[in-house]
Amino acid sequence: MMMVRKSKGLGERHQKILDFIASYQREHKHPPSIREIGEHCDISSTSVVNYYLDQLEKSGNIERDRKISRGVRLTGPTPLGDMFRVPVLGVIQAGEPIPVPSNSDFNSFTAEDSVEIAMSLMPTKEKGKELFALKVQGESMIDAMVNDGDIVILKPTQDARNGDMVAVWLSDRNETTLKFFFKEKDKYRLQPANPTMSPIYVNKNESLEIKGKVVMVIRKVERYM
Amino acid sequence: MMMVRKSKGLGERHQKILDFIASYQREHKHPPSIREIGEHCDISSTSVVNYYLDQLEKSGNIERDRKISRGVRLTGPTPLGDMFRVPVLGVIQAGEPIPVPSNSDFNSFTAEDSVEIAMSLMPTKEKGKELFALKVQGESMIDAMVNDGDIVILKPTQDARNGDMVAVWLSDRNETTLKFFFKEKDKYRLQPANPTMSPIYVNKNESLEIKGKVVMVIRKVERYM
DNA sequence: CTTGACACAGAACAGGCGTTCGGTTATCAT
DNA sequence: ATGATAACCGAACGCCTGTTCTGTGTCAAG
Repeated sequence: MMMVRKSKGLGERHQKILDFIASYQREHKHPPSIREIGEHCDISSTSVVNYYLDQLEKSGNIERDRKISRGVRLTGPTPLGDMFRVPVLGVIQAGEPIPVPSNSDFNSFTAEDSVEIAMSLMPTKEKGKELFALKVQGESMIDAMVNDGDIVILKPTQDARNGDMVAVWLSDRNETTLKFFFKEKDKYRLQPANPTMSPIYVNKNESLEIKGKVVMVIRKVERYM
Repeated sequence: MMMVRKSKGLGERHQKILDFIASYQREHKHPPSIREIGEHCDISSTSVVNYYLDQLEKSGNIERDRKISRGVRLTGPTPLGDMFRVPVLGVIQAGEPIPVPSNSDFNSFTAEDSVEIAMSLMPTKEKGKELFALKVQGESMIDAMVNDGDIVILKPTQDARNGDMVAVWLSDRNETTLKFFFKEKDKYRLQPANPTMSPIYVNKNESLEIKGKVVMVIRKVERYM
């Protein structure tokens, strides 16, 4: 009988168990039992599996809900995938106002149209907040580096800090636009994301309604034609 | 004792169980047991929980791995979130070649740097394929509507069909670029995504190395400055 | 009123499953 | 050699859990 003594870190056996838990979770949507781990990793005794599991827990690779069946789970950034749903409230285009999330229907699970975002993708601690998404219609947002069909994810807010990318409704111009927001002495500067393009200025007496702050843009490149 | 008789569809009790399974799964990373469902949904008997679970299974709301502990799971488009990891192999910028996924290190779980994508976000059946991601460095891709800091997700391929957005290495020009690809009579047309910009043409005798097809672009709008 | 479906309770059975404990073998420093 | 330690094995204990069976109260149709 061969027994390899690993100096430090994860041995081959540890890695095999980790991989098995991951693939099992992926396939079955629930964690494996100790005995199942043993079978697939060529470990004949449940105590040995427990032995390794203890080590993996100490080293922080897994977490365990003791005493309960199938209470093993991988740790790491997002082991099996923390994600949340963002309701798609409508479309955003130059000529029309922005649909605002007036009603409190952020119930992600009942929203008929929604997009799923991995927690790990979200910018710093915007996680879990009330967000909504809009689908870009038309090519009027190209100066914001946003194309037709893109999905913009917004955080509803009325005010913005300098540097935020915001969705604004300029009622004087009857126009919706996505721009970086800067407050200057006596006017607002709306800076396009495309560095080659020039900013537009809005006097403070003109109406400027900030509808939300852009958190993320997702483009599915399906096909051009 | 009040017993509400629901005509069709999901009753209040069904919905409560569904919600509980979702929240429990979210919190514990593994499904609840029948008894746990009962406790939190004010059902005193395990048989009644089983009774409802049978109905929810028949109506397609849940799936069950019979005989095994905590074998309940929600169905639906992506109940708890099917996602996969895409390794970030490096950066893409105009002046440098594209890092190709030569070695078969698509082992998503060992990749130190990776992004997680929800299955539901992926374009038609690109799912589960070998994909890799690159982080855009610099503003040289703005004509492709891709900004500094954006993450592009690619499918490795050598050839492209007309209309695909591809990452190409033009060795004659010593340049990497993202363009829509079109094969014409005696040359290739590389069309920028930005409709206001003009295409560039590459003769068929010039070298044009397609490194991958762009599947998705993700932009985290953190902050401008 | 009877019948049958539906919604529910409670108990019991059997197997699943985590845990623990007593042993065994191999490697290594003393 | 020898004791310490790491890497195992097997079995047993006992709670956890899914399943099933019997029984009860309600409601609507016949």
